[in-house]
Amino acid sequence: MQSRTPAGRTGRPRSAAADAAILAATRQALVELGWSKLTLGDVATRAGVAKTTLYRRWSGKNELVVDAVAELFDELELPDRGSLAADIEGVVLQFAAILARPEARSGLMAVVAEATRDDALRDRIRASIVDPQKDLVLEGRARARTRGELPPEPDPLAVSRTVDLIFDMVAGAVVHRTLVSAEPADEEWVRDFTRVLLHGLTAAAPGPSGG
Amino acid sequence: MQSRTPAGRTGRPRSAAADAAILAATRQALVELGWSKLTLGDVATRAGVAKTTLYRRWSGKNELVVDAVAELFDELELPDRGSLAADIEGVVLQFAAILARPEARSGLMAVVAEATRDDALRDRIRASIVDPQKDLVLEGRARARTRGELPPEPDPLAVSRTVDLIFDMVAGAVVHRTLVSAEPADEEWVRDFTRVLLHGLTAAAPGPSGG
DNA sequence: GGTATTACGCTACGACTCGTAGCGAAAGCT
DNA sequence: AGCTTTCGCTACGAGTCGTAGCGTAATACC
Repeated sequence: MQSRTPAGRTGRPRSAAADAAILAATRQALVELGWSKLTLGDVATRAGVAKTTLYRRWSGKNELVVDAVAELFDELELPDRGSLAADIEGVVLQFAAILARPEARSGLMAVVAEATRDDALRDRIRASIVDPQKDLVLEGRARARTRGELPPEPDPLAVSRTVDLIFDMVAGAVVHRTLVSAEPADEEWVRDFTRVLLHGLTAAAPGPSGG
Repeated sequence: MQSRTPAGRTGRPRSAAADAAILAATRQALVELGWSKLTLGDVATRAGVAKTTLYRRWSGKNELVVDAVAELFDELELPDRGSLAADIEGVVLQFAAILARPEARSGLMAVVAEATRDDALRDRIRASIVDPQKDLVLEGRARARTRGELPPEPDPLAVSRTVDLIFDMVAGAVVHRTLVSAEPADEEWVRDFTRVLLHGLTAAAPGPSGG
């Protein structure tokens, strides 16, 4: 957040309640109106603040929505479920549940689209949304290495490459399934996905409802 | 295209040249302005047509951009490169090359974002962009089955599920790599990706520059 | 308690885009 | 020819944008 009050600062501090109200109002407007019809004036009205207050804190619609959507991903966790497959299935289901919410669906893709022409916006997305997710990949990978479920990777550069690859494969597949194919990433899909991710397409598939 | 002249139709026919000019102008505007700053008035001026002509053919910005972007994916092909791995690497590189173009980057994600709240738009995207890509997956899969590279799948329902899964994994990973991570899906990345897709994470990784 | 400094709510503003209506002219079919 | 549809052009009300200006509220420092 850029609204943190600097240490040696005088004058009236910014209202933290207003920040929360604005972000909540933004999410509500995303649900009801979607990205394209969301206006900052409307968000201000919903939040009970003046439009000028909104412009004093965020430079525009893009930055505001990034912050509003980023909060949705704060709940992502990676509890230890005993095996790499179970860990992956658990976090993917969490991720899918977030993407199933309309405020995430309509907001996330839109800001990513805008970020293709705005480096500062892309950095903001990376810092507040992407990097925390990638940390989960690192954590899960380290845990699996401890369990001996993954082969050792000698080259440290290759480790970085692999983590990036896994991240793009996991997040990309869930996002594509949810937003492009518009099908639910339910438990059955997540099981199939995890099996392919761990063992590949060339491995034989188990029965259709094999538990 | 909805502008096809019906069979038994009288009067002045619609200019096919105008269609092409408008779609080309739309892509040019996407490159120079991006999605959010693209206006239909500007596109009309670039194309050398009246703004009203544009509104007579497309109901809005979303539909126009879908058609303009869809043409970019017409060039996708799946030449037989001898093995499933080579086929995948080839088509993924093609896909990545298209996504590297700015008119695809800024346009595609934006219309997908809009489609989360517009069923008709999602159907349009599916028909003109997604389904043709999925056909490539079907083709490559059938080819691999003929070669004996993939295990047989007895349940026909499971086949459909697997094709959908592969499609989401391939397209999702490339899109996420290109647009979210903002890193190039180059030959090295595609090699790593294909290896994981076919053999899974649990398989040992070859050397960093192993051919 | 007084004062400086900043945030806030409110109003108003010019600039821009939207999507549509209406008109006369052009281009094809029978 | 006559009919039908498209095209280019102009104009329009409605809505949003982002900012400026003002008086007031809330905090830090003396």
